[in-house]
Amino acid sequence: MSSTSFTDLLASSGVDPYEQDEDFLGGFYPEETGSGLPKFKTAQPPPLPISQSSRSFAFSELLDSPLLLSSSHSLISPTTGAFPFQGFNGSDFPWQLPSQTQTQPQPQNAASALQEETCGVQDLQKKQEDPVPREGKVPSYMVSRNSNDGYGWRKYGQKQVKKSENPRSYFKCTYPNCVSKKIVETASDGQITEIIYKGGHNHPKPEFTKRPSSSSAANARRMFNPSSVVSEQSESSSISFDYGEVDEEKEQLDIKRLKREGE
DNA sequence: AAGCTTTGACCTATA
DNA sequence: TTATAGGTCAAAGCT
Repeated sequence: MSSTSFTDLLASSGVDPYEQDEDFLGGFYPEETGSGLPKFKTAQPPPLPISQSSRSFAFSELLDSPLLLSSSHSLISPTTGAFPFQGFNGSDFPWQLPSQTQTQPQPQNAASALQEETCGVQDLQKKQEDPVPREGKVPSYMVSRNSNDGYGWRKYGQKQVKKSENPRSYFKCTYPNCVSKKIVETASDGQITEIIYKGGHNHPKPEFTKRPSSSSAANARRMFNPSSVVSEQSESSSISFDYGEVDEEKEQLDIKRLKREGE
Protein backbone atom coordinates (compact mmCIF):
# COMPACT_ATOMS: atom_id res chain seq x y z
CA MET A 1 0.00 0.00 0.00
CA SER A 2 2.99 2.12 0.22
CA SER A 3 2.69 2.78 -3.44
CA THR A 4 -0.99 3.18 -3.36
CA SER A 5 -2.16 6.66 -3.83
CA PHE A 6 -5.09 8.15 -2.14
CA THR A 7 -6.92 8.17 -5.39
CA ASP A 8 -6.21 4.53 -5.84
CA LEU A 9 -7.48 3.85 -2.44
CA LEU A 10 -10.57 5.73 -3.21
CA ALA A 11 -11.12 3.72 -6.26
CA SER A 12 -10.46 0.46 -4.56
CA SER A 13 -12.75 1.36 -1.77
CA GLY A 14 -15.54 1.98 -4.11
CA VAL A 15 -15.60 5.63 -3.54
CA ASP A 16 -15.22 7.94 -6.38
CA PRO A 17 -13.63 11.31 -5.94
CA TYR A 18 -16.89 13.05 -6.16
CA GLU A 19 -18.36 10.89 -3.60
CA GLN A 20 -15.30 11.12 -1.58
CA ASP A 21 -15.60 14.77 -1.53
CA GLU A 22 -19.08 14.49 -0.37
CA ASP A 23 -18.03 12.06 2.18
CA PHE A 24 -15.53 14.31 3.62
CA LEU A 25 -17.47 17.42 3.44
CA GLY A 26 -20.89 16.14 3.98
CA GLY A 27 -20.13 13.08 5.87
CA PHE A 28 -16.99 12.84 7.74
CA TYR A 29 -16.09 16.39 8.34
CA PRO A 30 -19.25 18.20 8.50
CA GLU A 31 -20.83 15.87 10.66
CA GLU A 32 -17.85 15.63 12.72
CA THR A 33 -17.38 19.17 12.41
CA GLY A 34 -20.90 19.85 12.83
CA SER A 35 -19.93 23.28 13.35
CA GLY A 36 -16.44 24.10 13.77
CA LEU A 37 -13.72 22.20 12.35
CA PRO A 38 -12.85 19.53 14.72
CA LYS A 39 -9.57 19.17 16.22
CA PHE A 40 -8.68 15.97 14.63
CA LYS A 41 -6.81 13.82 16.86
CA THR A 42 -6.20 10.26 16.41
CA ALA A 43 -4.92 7.63 18.60
CA GLN A 44 -4.60 5.59 15.57
CA PRO A 45 -1.02 5.05 14.75
CA PRO A 46 -0.26 6.02 11.25
CA PRO A 47 -0.18 3.00 9.07
CA LEU A 48 2.94 3.88 7.31
CA PRO A 49 6.23 5.10 8.58
CA ILE A 50 6.12 8.29 6.75
CA SER A 51 7.21 11.65 7.77
CA GLN A 52 3.95 13.02 8.80
CA SER A 53 4.95 14.63 11.90
CA SER A 54 4.77 18.20 12.49
CA ARG A 55 6.07 17.29 15.81
CA SER A 56 9.28 15.53 15.48
CA PHE A 57 9.58 14.40 19.00
CA ALA A 58 6.29 12.69 19.07
CA PHE A 59 6.43 11.04 15.80
CA SER A 60 9.89 9.88 15.96
CA GLU A 61 8.75 8.17 19.06
CA LEU A 62 5.79 6.73 17.38
CA LEU A 63 7.79 5.57 14.47
CA ASP A 64 10.15 3.80 16.72
CA SER A 65 7.56 2.51 18.98
CA PRO A 66 5.99 -0.88 18.70
CA LEU A 67 2.74 0.87 18.36
CA LEU A 68 3.29 1.59 14.83
CA LEU A 69 4.67 -1.74 14.06
CA SER A 70 2.21 -3.68 16.01
CA SER A 71 -0.81 -1.91 14.86
CA SER A 72 -2.33 -4.70 12.95
CA HIS A 73 -5.11 -2.51 11.94
CA SER A 74 -2.81 -0.12 10.42
CA LEU A 75 -2.72 -2.22 7.37
CA ILE A 76 -6.30 -1.83 6.82
CA SER A 77 -8.34 1.16 6.59
CA PRO A 78 -7.72 2.62 9.88
CA THR A 79 -9.90 5.03 11.34
CA THR A 80 -12.56 6.74 9.89
CA GLY A 81 -11.94 6.85 6.47
CA ALA A 82 -10.47 4.08 4.81
CA PHE A 83 -7.50 6.20 4.75
CA PRO A 84 -5.40 6.71 7.64
CA PHE A 85 -3.49 9.64 8.63
CA GLN A 86 -0.67 8.64 6.58
CA GLY A 87 -2.20 11.24 4.51
CA PHE A 88 -0.32 13.72 6.46
CA ASN A 89 2.70 13.23 4.47
CA GLY A 90 1.41 16.10 2.56
CA SER A 91 0.05 14.42 -0.46
CA ASP A 92 -2.51 12.11 0.86
CA PHE A 93 -4.78 13.96 3.08
CA PRO A 94 -7.69 11.70 3.47
CA TRP A 95 -9.97 14.61 3.51
CA GLN A 96 -8.06 16.63 1.12
CA LEU A 97 -9.76 17.56 -2.03
CA PRO A 98 -8.47 15.60 -4.94
CA SER A 99 -7.40 18.58 -6.91
CA GLN A 100 -5.56 19.90 -4.00
CA THR A 101 -3.99 16.65 -3.33
CA GLN A 102 -2.70 16.32 -6.78
CA THR A 103 -1.01 19.62 -6.68
CA GLN A 104 0.78 18.87 -3.51
CA PRO A 105 4.41 18.35 -4.18
CA GLN A 106 6.08 15.52 -2.47
CA PRO A 107 7.89 16.59 0.60
CA GLN A 108 11.58 16.45 0.18
CA ASN A 109 12.37 16.05 3.78
CA ALA A 110 10.97 16.23 7.20
CA ALA A 111 11.09 19.96 7.28
CA SER A 112 9.39 20.42 4.00
CA ALA A 113 7.02 17.73 4.90
CA LEU A 114 6.10 19.66 7.91
CA GLN A 115 5.49 22.69 5.87
CA GLU A 116 3.44 20.76 3.47
CA GLU A 117 1.34 19.52 6.26
CA THR A 118 0.82 22.88 7.65
CA CYS A 119 -0.11 24.19 4.31
CA GLY A 120 -2.39 21.35 3.62
CA VAL A 121 -4.18 21.85 6.82
CA GLN A 122 -4.57 25.48 6.35
CA ASP A 123 -5.77 25.17 2.83
CA LEU A 124 -8.11 22.51 3.80
CA GLN A 125 -9.25 24.65 6.58
CA LYS A 126 -10.07 27.44 4.27
CA LYS A 127 -11.92 25.19 1.96
CA GLN A 128 -13.88 23.81 4.75
CA GLU A 129 -14.53 27.04 6.34
CA ASP A 130 -16.20 28.33 3.31
CA PRO A 131 -18.81 25.90 2.58
CA VAL A 132 -21.87 26.07 4.48
CA PRO A 133 -23.02 28.09 7.32
CA ARG A 134 -24.22 26.25 10.22
CA GLU A 135 -26.88 27.15 12.58
CA GLY A 136 -27.20 26.07 16.09
CA LYS A 137 -25.66 23.07 17.59
CA VAL A 138 -25.27 19.76 16.04
CA PRO A 139 -27.52 17.11 17.41
CA SER A 140 -25.85 14.09 18.75
CA TYR A 141 -27.27 11.91 16.12
CA MET A 142 -25.41 13.88 13.58
CA VAL A 143 -22.23 13.62 15.39
CA SER A 144 -22.52 9.98 15.81
CA ARG A 145 -23.60 7.82 13.02
CA ASN A 146 -23.10 10.45 10.66
CA SER A 147 -19.55 9.83 10.82
CA ASN A 148 -19.78 9.07 7.31
CA ASP A 149 -16.33 8.62 6.69
CA GLY A 150 -18.07 5.81 5.06
CA TYR A 151 -18.46 3.76 8.13
CA GLY A 152 -21.33 3.35 10.43
CA TRP A 153 -20.93 4.36 14.02
CA ARG A 154 -23.07 3.66 16.98
CA LYS A 155 -22.85 5.68 20.10
CA TYR A 156 -22.41 3.56 23.15
CA GLY A 157 -21.68 6.10 25.75
CA GLN A 158 -21.08 9.65 26.70
CA LYS A 159 -19.13 11.06 29.52
CA GLN A 160 -18.00 14.31 30.94
CA VAL A 161 -14.32 14.07 31.46
CA LYS A 162 -12.28 16.31 33.62
CA LYS A 163 -9.52 16.63 31.17
CA SER A 164 -11.69 18.79 29.09
CA GLU A 165 -14.82 20.59 29.94
CA ASN A 166 -16.56 19.13 26.98
CA PRO A 167 -18.39 15.85 27.10
CA ARG A 168 -17.06 12.94 25.16
CA SER A 169 -19.16 10.66 23.09
CA TYR A 170 -18.01 7.14 22.49
CA PHE A 171 -18.72 5.41 19.23
CA LYS A 172 -18.22 1.95 17.90
CA CYS A 173 -18.16 0.88 14.32
CA THR A 174 -21.38 -0.87 13.54
CA TYR A 175 -19.78 -3.27 11.15
CA PRO A 176 -19.86 -6.81 12.49
CA ASN A 177 -16.70 -7.80 14.24
CA CYS A 178 -15.14 -4.45 13.67
CA VAL A 179 -13.53 -3.14 16.78
CA SER A 180 -12.92 0.34 15.54
CA LYS A 181 -13.98 3.05 17.92
CA LYS A 182 -13.89 6.74 18.07
CA ILE A 183 -14.30 9.32 20.74
CA VAL A 184 -15.78 12.64 19.87
CA GLU A 185 -15.45 15.54 22.15
CA THR A 186 -18.08 18.14 21.57
CA ALA A 187 -18.18 21.62 22.91
CA SER A 188 -21.27 23.05 24.44
CA ASP A 189 -22.02 24.94 21.28
CA GLY A 190 -22.02 21.78 19.31
CA GLN A 191 -18.60 22.17 17.90
CA ILE A 192 -16.52 19.11 17.84
CA THR A 193 -13.36 19.93 19.57
CA GLU A 194 -11.60 16.67 19.34
CA ILE A 195 -11.87 13.33 17.68
CA ILE A 196 -9.92 10.35 18.72
CA TYR A 197 -9.89 7.20 16.72
CA LYS A 198 -9.06 3.93 18.26
CA GLY A 199 -8.44 0.81 16.38
CA GLY A 200 -8.79 0.31 12.72
CA HIS A 201 -11.53 -1.04 10.58
CA ASN A 202 -11.04 -4.62 9.64
CA HIS A 203 -13.36 -4.37 6.74
CA PRO A 204 -13.74 -2.37 3.60
CA LYS A 205 -15.79 0.70 3.67
CA PRO A 206 -19.40 -0.29 3.33
CA GLU A 207 -20.93 1.22 0.28
CA PHE A 208 -24.30 1.65 1.78
CA THR A 209 -23.20 3.87 4.51
CA LYS A 210 -23.81 6.95 2.59
CA ARG A 211 -27.42 6.23 2.75
CA PRO A 212 -27.85 4.62 6.05
CA SER A 213 -30.17 1.73 5.75
CA SER A 214 -31.07 2.15 9.31
CA SER A 215 -34.64 2.38 10.21
CA SER A 216 -34.24 5.95 11.12
CA ALA A 217 -34.50 7.34 7.68
CA ALA A 218 -35.52 10.57 9.17
CA ASN A 219 -32.29 10.80 10.96
CA ALA A 220 -30.47 9.97 7.85
CA ARG A 221 -32.15 12.76 6.06
CA ARG A 222 -31.32 15.14 8.77
CA MET A 223 -27.83 13.96 8.86
CA PHE A 224 -27.36 14.58 5.24
CA ASN A 225 -29.09 17.83 5.15
CA PRO A 226 -26.36 20.18 4.09
CA SER A 227 -27.92 23.15 5.67
CA SER A 228 -27.83 21.56 9.00
CA VAL A 229 -24.74 19.59 8.63
CA VAL A 230 -22.32 21.91 7.19
CA SER A 231 -20.71 24.39 9.26
CA GLU A 232 -20.00 27.93 9.44
CA GLN A 233 -16.52 28.41 10.47
CA SER A 234 -15.55 30.68 13.15
CA GLU A 235 -12.20 32.25 13.55
CA SER A 236 -11.58 30.10 16.47
CA SER A 237 -12.32 26.93 14.72
CA SER A 238 -9.40 25.25 13.25
CA ILE A 239 -8.31 21.93 12.18
CA SER A 240 -5.79 20.82 14.59
CA PHE A 241 -4.40 17.58 13.61
CA ASP A 242 -3.09 15.37 16.15
CA TYR A 243 0.25 15.69 14.64
CA GLY A 244 0.43 19.34 14.65
CA GLU A 245 -1.24 20.91 17.50
CA VAL A 246 -1.77 18.50 20.22
CA ASP A 247 -0.13 19.32 23.39
CA GLU A 248 2.45 17.01 24.65
CA GLU A 249 0.41 15.86 27.49
CA LYS A 250 -2.44 14.76 25.35
CA GLU A 251 -0.19 13.04 22.99
CA GLN A 252 1.47 11.17 25.73
CA LEU A 253 -1.86 10.07 26.94
CA ASP A 254 -2.73 8.83 23.55
CA ILE A 255 0.47 7.00 23.30
CA LYS A 256 -0.18 5.36 26.57
CA ARG A 257 -3.56 4.42 25.44
CA LEU A 258 -2.27 3.01 22.23
CA LYS A 259 0.26 1.00 24.01
CA ARG A 260 -2.39 -0.47 26.09
CA GLU A 261 -4.47 -1.28 23.13
CA GLY A 262 -1.61 -2.81 21.38
CA GLU A 263 -1.02 -5.21 24.17
C1' DA B 1 -39.43 -4.35 14.76
C1' DA B 2 -34.90 -3.00 14.29
C1' DG B 3 -31.50 -0.04 15.33
C1' DC B 4 -30.03 3.98 17.64
C1' DT B 5 -29.39 7.39 21.54
C1' DT B 6 -29.44 8.40 26.25
C1' DT B 7 -27.78 7.88 30.73
C1' DG B 8 -26.62 6.04 35.21
C1' DA B 9 -23.98 2.36 36.99
C1' DC B 10 -20.17 -0.43 36.83
C1' DC B 11 -15.34 -1.72 35.79
C1' DT B 12 -10.54 -0.77 35.28
C1' DA B 13 -6.38 1.86 35.23
C1' DT B 14 -3.61 5.30 37.24
C1' DA B 15 -1.68 8.50 40.66
C1' DT C 1 -4.59 0.90 49.42
C1' DT C 2 -7.63 4.31 48.14
C1' DA C 3 -9.58 7.98 45.37
C1' DT C 4 -10.38 9.63 41.00
C1' DA C 5 -10.97 9.63 36.10
C1' DG C 6 -11.85 7.44 31.92
C1' DG C 7 -14.13 3.88 29.36
C1' DT C 8 -17.84 0.53 28.76
C1' DC C 9 -22.21 -1.77 29.69
C1' DA C 10 -26.92 -2.25 29.38
C1' DA C 11 -31.72 -1.00 30.18
C1' DA C 12 -35.13 2.19 28.67
C1' DG C 13 -37.04 5.02 25.42
C1' DC C 14 -37.21 6.98 20.78
C1' DT C 15 -37.45 7.17 15.67
